[in-house]
Amino acid sequence: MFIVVDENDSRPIYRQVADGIRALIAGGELREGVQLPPVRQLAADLGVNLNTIATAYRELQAEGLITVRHGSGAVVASSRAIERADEELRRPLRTALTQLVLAGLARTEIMGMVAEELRALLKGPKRG
Amino acid sequence: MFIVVDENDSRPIYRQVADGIRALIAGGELREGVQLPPVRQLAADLGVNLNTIATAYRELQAEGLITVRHGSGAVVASSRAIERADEELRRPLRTALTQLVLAGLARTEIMGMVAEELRALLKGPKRG
DNA sequence: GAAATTGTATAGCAGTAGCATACAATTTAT
DNA sequence: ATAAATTGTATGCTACTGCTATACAATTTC
Repeated sequence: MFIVVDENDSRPIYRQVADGIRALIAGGELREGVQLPPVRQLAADLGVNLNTIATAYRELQAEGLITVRHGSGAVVASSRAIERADEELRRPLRTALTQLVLAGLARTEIMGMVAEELRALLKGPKRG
Repeated sequence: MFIVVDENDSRPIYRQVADGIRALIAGGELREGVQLPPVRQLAADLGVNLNTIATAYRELQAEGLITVRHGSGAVVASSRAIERADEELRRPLRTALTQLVLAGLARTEIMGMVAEELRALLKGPKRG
């Protein structure tokens, strides 16, 4: 699949997978009704245990983004629910911005920093 | 002190403390040479174990932001080293922005989202 | 209805966070 | 000097978490 696990990333694997799928849903690459890969297949692709993927699926199900059914698999949920993916994506941004505000940075300083980081990100993205 | 631990925060306590002190240094509230509170005092203030604070201090020392000495305490390091606090502050922002980029959001969308979140943050900050 | 496919539950191991308590270095007061 | 107080450090323990291997259960396919 279209997901990468990075062992330098401090997030646990199951969360990296969940975040990755959430991003795919929020970005429109995975639309309502689309079937997700079986836990065994995705686990094999990423070289991890099937339970690790199952945990990621359960996390997404708890958020209402997918529907998981025993025997038939996982499916992207209704587009009504998908709107929440945007909200989920905002959370880490909010946390990061809160830290900067608490550090005493002014709004303009923060916006400048964001623009700067964004420029660097969009300029030279890592090639898988 | 001027630091809060939030049990709803997923970060471990020692990291919340380290992040908090780092923010104070980066924001200029704690300047070079200033003495940090003894581990026991800060631990008592926050209602945690002294080793938890000691771990936070060690993390900051590893980053070169403070100097810890057995018997005399912890002191904010040279302003040369302090410049790195800015870099440490940027890291979570960078992670959050990377997620948004991977989700397929355009630069302008992200900037808009940031401005929006920032407005909400600066408008109604939580009062202690 | 048997076989294949898919998710779920259980059990175990390793690492981490936090705590209580004891130890060691430095400073302060005698 | 040296005893006492202050400060950081080390040890040992418990609970929890992330990950794995393996067994179990539901659904679909033939």
